[in-house]
Amino acid sequence: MTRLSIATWNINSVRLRAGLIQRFVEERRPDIVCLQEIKCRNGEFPTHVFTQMGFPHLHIRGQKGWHGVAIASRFALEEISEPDFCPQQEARVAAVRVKGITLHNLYVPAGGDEPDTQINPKFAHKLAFLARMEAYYAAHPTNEPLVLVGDLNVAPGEHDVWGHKQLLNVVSHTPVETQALDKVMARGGFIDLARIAVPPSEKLFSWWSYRSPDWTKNDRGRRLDHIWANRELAKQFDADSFSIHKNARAWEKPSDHVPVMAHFDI
Amino acid sequence: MTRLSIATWNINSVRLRAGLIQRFVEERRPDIVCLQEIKCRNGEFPTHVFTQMGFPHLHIRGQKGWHGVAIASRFALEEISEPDFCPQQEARVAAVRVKGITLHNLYVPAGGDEPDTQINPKFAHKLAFLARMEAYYAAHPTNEPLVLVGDLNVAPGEHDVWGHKQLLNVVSHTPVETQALDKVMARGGFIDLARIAVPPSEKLFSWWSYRSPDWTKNDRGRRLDHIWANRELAKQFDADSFSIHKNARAWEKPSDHVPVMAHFDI
DNA sequence: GTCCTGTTGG
DNA sequence: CCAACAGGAC
Repeated sequence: MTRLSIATWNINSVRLRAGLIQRFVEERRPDIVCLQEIKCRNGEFPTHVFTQMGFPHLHIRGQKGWHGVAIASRFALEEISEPDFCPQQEARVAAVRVKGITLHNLYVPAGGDEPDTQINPKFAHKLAFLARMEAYYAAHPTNEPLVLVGDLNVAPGEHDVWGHKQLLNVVSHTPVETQALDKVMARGGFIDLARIAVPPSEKLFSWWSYRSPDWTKNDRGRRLDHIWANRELAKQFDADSFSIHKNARAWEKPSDHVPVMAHFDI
Repeated sequence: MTRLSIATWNINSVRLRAGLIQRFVEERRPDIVCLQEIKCRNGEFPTHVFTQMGFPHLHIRGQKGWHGVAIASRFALEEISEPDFCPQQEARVAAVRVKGITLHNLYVPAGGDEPDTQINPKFAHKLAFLARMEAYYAAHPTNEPLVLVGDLNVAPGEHDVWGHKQLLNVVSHTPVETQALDKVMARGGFIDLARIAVPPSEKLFSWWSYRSPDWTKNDRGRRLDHIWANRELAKQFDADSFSIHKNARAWEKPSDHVPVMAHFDI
């Protein structure tokens, strides 16, 4: 039996923040780092930094400028077919098999400002993405270990946001989104590992907006970044080791998201 | 009798290069630093850095984004009326009296690419600026000590450019510009101090384009930055101490211009 | 607030 | 090549 740790982090430009990843890796020594919003093409990814950090195995799904996801690993990655969640073919999905586990790394569209599919196509795109996720996982049941990580851009629970009532009409916490995410979870047979480790009644955030420089004072965060496992893999989850690396929000030139990390005994 | 040193430097964003100014000041200890292209509003000027460096006296003529000039001094600055050289009212002129000397710090318009006033309004603007300079200095003769410094964006002499013939049709060295500058100098009674210190037959540059990363190899520079004195002050110029700080072009994240410095015994 | 992509200016 | 700006996104 060995141990495997997986981290997920919306890094908001991997080129600008390779140094922060280095710092996180030194402090927490994850085996696998899943990134979102790398904001570069495959060829622009700072591969060298990752190989030097002990991650020779890279699976990069980049594109010019926006979005882009990547998986960096100490262990060999096996290429597998990627589910097609994105109607507009943006680089938002990376999938691999590693140590016998299927790993999906996702970056769900943020959805714009107005939570109205009629007037806001970005919101429609987000809901379409979530609907495709639901359909895919319902159609592909598996008893093999499966882990889904990423910036899902939805804070599903009451205590996944600083103020439930205040955010009910704010994109990321509207009922239509939280219900859509709940359905993905239920029909895919997923378990939200954060809420195994930390009771749902306890506030838990992974993102704090850039727009309030005093984010530390009033702690107005949201939990947008998730690690889900299917029943098979959840058995091997070590709840005591689950962590959200809130410190990283206070580092020099930070991402607005912080790393979330889970350990498995496999 | 005391000594007074004046430096001029097109800094190409004072906020980005405050650290380079610090390094220059430590190495050369100028009494007065005249800057061009500060590229910020008055309120955005890094005043704190200058006071810490021993320059509590600041005269800033900033504007949003482009141009902008400033004078930083160890000695008290007296506000005086500023000549109006700029038809478009850009922040290109700063004037003060310091230690009994009148100091004009100028940033002449670069003039665009095409040396043709018909098709290139920037070139017309540059020539209009130079014509206004000529008219002003001709109309304001003085026996008081006067020094004019700045990025004049003209390399007047054959050996003020890496290749005289190659640049005769390139903005900064066209006959219409060099003659215009010569007329300012002649009618204003100015002396080009660099050419007192260094014979006109010797190549002398203060600017090397960003566009050739191998600027050091072929040394394709131009002398665009000048220190002129009227006859009164020129008597007190110490030619042996004149310097062009070429090293600064090789510093980390440099300006494309380097500091030019003159000492006076007053 | 911060980053990306253009464009314009030097 | 390097810096500003504007516009869009999150």
